Amino acid sequence: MAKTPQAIRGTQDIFGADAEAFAFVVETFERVRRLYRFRRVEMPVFEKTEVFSRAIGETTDVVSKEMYSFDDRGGESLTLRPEFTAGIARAYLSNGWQQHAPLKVATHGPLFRYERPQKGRYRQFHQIDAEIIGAGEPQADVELLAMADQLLKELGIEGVTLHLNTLGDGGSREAWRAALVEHFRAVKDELSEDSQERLEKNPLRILDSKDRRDRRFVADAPKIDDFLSDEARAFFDTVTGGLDAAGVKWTRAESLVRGLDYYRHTAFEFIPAEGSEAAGKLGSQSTILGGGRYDGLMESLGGAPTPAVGWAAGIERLAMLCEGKGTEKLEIAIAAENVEREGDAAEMVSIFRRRGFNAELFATGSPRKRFDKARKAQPAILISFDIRDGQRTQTLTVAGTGYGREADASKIFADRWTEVNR
RNA sequence: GCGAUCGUAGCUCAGUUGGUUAGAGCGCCGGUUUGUGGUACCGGAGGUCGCGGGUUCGAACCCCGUCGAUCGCCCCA
Repeated sequence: MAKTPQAIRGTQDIFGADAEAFAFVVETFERVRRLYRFRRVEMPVFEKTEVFSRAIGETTDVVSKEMYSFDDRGGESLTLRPEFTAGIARAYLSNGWQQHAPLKVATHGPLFRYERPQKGRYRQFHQIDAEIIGAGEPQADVELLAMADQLLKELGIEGVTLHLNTLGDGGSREAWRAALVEHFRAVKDELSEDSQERLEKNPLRILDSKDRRDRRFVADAPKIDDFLSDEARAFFDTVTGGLDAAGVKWTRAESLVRGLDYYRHTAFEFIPAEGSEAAGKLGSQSTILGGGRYDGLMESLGGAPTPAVGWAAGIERLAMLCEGKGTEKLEIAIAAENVEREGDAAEMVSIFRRRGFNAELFATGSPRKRFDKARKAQPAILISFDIRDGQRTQTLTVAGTGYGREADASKIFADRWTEVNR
């Protein structure tokens, strides 16, 4: 016997209730995205490596050690997309989508990151994504966040709060960064090993270190608010005011920074409240939706300065919070308890399906056990075809209670079989 | 990349200080029973105990390696 190959580490074969919850997330996203008039885009799954290395930043973990890169037959370095934003930005520039600005787009699909798999984290994972490109006004941030908030509500996800911060404009961010480096360099030897390295590569990240050795120095670290320009402050105030007006609850998270180089101004994450049911289901992967403004990104790809905001959310993580959703109850189960009635049963099931009912036929295996099999499928209505004492019989049993289409279903059945026995 | 735990039937698992032919429940297939009914019983298929090596008279069990899974660190969705 030939050996069955294994799936690639960190990939998933999603099936059953998990797959239904996954589809529920995507379908809900598609519906909400239309409400906000975001246009659907389909993007390549791979790009030239430089699209990501230039847009995301060479020093980030994503680029420096998590990309699936390979040379194609022409010797060009290509990379399986680790995120959507860089590819969308590239498409915006190379297709002249400036003519549509401000452009609201949404997409979803697989992303790839070479990481150690764990709960809520995979090497091939899936995101939903929304971007507003060519809009520099804070109202764009508000609209984008309102959509995210409504999406989570329509998914029925509870106990998740919007953590909001501003990184200021380019000048503010640099000044703050410099002050942070100075602050932490003074106590460098007392920081954790990880943070000593962060000091050089990404000092902002020290702020959300979990290490106790770092926490002491984080408390009195310089605050972004002290470095904000008047414009940056006004921008953030407009965003928060707009969220309040839109009824979106948020909380200020001064130490929230995003890992990628391109973020400016607004940065945000939706995170489950500590100790909540949602937090328990997610394990240590707490962020379910994150994003921000990336006004500098287009320039890094050689385009004109173009303001933009966007977010992405992990479908798997959202689906973990939507357990059991998306699975539809079986409406009609039809059992052929006698081989000679299989034709009638098959006809009945197709009638129901054409009338818009989901229906399943039980006409295989031992005829005596088909009724029990049908019942185990827990249908709202169970129809049985049989022959008893030489008489053909067909019965309709309402198995569940509170089934809204019971009358319709009964009528469809009665229209075909005017007598129960004949 | 680092750390911890774990790999036995399709699924969930048991398997004594190492000792005959590795078990159960569920599921699947067949039969009987019941006959407006989620019944009960009988039988069957299905495992080179993740893979490779070692220790031993003898390994599912002990040791090493490897692959995979899970959880955590890092980072992120």
